[in-house]
Amino acid sequence: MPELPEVQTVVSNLAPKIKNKTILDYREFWHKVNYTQNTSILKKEINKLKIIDVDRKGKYIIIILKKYYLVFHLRMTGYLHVSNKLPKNRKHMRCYFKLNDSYFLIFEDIRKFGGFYFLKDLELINKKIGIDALDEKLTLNYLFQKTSKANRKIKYFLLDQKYICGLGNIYIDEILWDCKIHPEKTSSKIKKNKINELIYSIKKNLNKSIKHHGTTILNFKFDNMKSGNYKSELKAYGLNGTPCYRCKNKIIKKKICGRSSFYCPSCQKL
DNA sequence: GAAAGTGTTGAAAG
DNA sequence: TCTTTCAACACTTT
Repeated sequence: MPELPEVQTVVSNLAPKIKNKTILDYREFWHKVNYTQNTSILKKEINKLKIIDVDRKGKYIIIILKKYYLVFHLRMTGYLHVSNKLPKNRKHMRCYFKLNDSYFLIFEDIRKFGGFYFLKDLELINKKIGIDALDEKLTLNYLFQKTSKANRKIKYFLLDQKYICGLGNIYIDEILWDCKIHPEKTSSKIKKNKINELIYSIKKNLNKSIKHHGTTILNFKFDNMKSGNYKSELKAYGLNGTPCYRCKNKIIKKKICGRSSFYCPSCQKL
């Protein structure tokens, strides 16, 4: 269940395999997989769908076609990959694109939350989400202006993709542990210099995880069973009851913002 | 076996 | 308008 580093891992894996390929056919096995519900247009335009490049914004995978965009979101259990044969177990296969070199771009998804948008431009995506967590446009001035106005727990603020996009439950816990901010601290009460530390922790944690091909807690994989190994680097998430790496007090688990949250009550004070 | 949990998002409710 | 909860779904853990 991927956040920014996992999505980046998928994009890096995908790009060299599908760049400059042409889409020959599309098959759908779950009617909600195309969020835009314009499969008839997609099929009509199928001979125009040459793949130019693959990019990412937040957790969205952007496949740039000659005249269109295919924008995938993996949600919790999506698995987008390329193979020369279809999976043996097709129970969770939601759709595939047949490519001109006899390979398939396959989308599998256990929980059926994931899918794609078939779009003429990226307006719909861009108005939904804010600045990518690794974009250099994520500056102290931008973020402090937003945090100082929002009257909500910092964890909620960071989960909301309209401010910064790409962060999810795991990395938020890791980032907040790293810069010693309590997840329930009201965002408007965090001082400017602390927001600066927050930005530094965001970049540090995400870049480090990308080097490890992301984190696999349950079933994230990016290429034929390969999974990320950042899990061994985690300092807070899933570590309730174990001593904090900094102060040796116990990490606790608490439901915050409706999500399991892990933090050190001694390092991260309210 | 039944109930609660899982890394996301957006619609609905407060 | 802004913040929080819950439903979408299938599988694993308690």
